[in-house]
Amino acid sequence: MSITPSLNPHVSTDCVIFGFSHETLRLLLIRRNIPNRLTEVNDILYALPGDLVKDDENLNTSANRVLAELTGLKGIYLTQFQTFGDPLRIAKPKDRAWLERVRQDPDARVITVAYMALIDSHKVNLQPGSFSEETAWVPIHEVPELAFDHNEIYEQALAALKERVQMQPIGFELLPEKFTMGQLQSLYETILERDLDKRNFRRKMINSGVISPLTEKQIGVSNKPARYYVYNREFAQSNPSSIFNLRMDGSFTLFN
Amino acid sequence: MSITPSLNPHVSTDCVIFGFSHETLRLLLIRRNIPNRLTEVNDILYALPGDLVKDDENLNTSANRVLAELTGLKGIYLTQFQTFGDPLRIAKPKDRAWLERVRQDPDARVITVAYMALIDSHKVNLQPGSFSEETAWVPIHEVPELAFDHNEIYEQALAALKERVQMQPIGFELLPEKFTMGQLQSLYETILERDLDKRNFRRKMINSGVISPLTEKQIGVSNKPARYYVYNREFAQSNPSSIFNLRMDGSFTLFN
DNA sequence: ATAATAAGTGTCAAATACACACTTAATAAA
DNA sequence: TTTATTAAGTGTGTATTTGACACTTATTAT
Repeated sequence: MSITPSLNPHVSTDCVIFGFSHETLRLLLIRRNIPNRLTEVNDILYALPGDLVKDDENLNTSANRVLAELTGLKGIYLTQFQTFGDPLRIAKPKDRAWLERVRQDPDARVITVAYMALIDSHKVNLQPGSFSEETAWVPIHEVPELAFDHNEIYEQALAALKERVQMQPIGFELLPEKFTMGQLQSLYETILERDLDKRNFRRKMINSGVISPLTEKQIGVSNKPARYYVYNREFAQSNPSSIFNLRMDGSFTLFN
Repeated sequence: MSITPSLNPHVSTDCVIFGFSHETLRLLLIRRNIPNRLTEVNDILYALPGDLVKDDENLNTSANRVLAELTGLKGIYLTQFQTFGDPLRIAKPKDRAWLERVRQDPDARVITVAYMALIDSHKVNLQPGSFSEETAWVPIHEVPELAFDHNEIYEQALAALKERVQMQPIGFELLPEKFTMGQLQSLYETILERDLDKRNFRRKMINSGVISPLTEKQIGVSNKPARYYVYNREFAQSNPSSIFNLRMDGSFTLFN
């Protein structure tokens, strides 16, 4: 009788998936057309990808499943950052229509464990089929009204990203394997919403040891070709994250 | 028929409550005597305080309720830090006995949203009545085997505390209104598990502006009496947390 | 050939971090 | 009442890190 017998109707995971392309930080959203009984025109509703958690499934597994179904990718950077459980978070009328299409028990209260994913958006083959709806990379400054409390979730994710990128070497997850110093700096400037000094930035990045230069350089650009670098994932993981403090706000550290 | 009709059987909050007394970081645990059918002796099981979330209740509200029922205190520092949802997290036989006493639906899978509370343990009037079981402040290095996955939750909380205490001025939440520089340093040394230089520590704390000296000093101590300080809660909250970077591990900051 | 573009490079001054030891004020013990 | 004990309180010098700053280089486009 039930379509999704192994889904826990009270717990979901949602993924805030960040990508970086064309010098812009982007969000991967899904779009649904919701029939509006009043206007007889479809409402278009955007939302974060997510799903109910299966009864035998870990939270991390669930988030990874959502991510893999959507992008076809596995093993990408994915981290839990906050759980949202306002009793009214899915109670708006517009959202009800969505839920009625998608959920077996649309009245159930659902708390959602939110994850942040960082992904090289060039790797993604969007697979609209699996969610049978459209997906889109939306620049973070053009994020529309989202379903449920997803705007709040996204904002919290962005804040968390801004914090974490200064503490841990995770920015690289948003770039291709090989990247230039210019791309890296542009990424940081975008996330932090401030300009950084080119020479100081290079010095810090190189000295930190988390990236290594290649001999390979850009070809076909109409300016001095930039050297490519790679992220030393092993190095970063085998060293205390403390060696990589990317704060840049005039703060000072405490203690000897 | 049901005893607790408004409880969501699938979502709970658990509180890792830290206190600091006698130079020791402590955890507030609850203790239950669980009848063991085999030995006919009661098993003693410790656990983190927690409860199922009510259907009309926010997660934060729920955690605050647990905290207030246990300690009688309101308005104390309480922050969500991670959600735990392993499908088997409450499946151990010992834990089943507990659940059967406490839960209407002991078979339900429960995910738990874990909170970290920092509290001046001297303020607490333990109220064993409300949970109708005992509570105890346990030194963190003497934490026994806990129910469910509570050992893991506690360890994650401690790790989170260690991180956050270096980023945000939250250590003060563990101290009385008035405290000495020695107490503060001892607190930090305990949390960070390393010795700190007295002079550098004082300088940093004073310069940060988050504490203010009083004219009042200790009385009745058999050594030079220490000056008392107070935490400038308003100052700390009205300034970007970035001014208060307490890292102390030889890291360096990135960028201008 | 010239223009346009982004890459790449070094130094100095200011701020911060870190290491380090003696004096002081109180009580306790002799 | 002298002496011992204990923790508080205080300053400086060196090394490291930060932050500000401008010109040259390599490539393609015109």
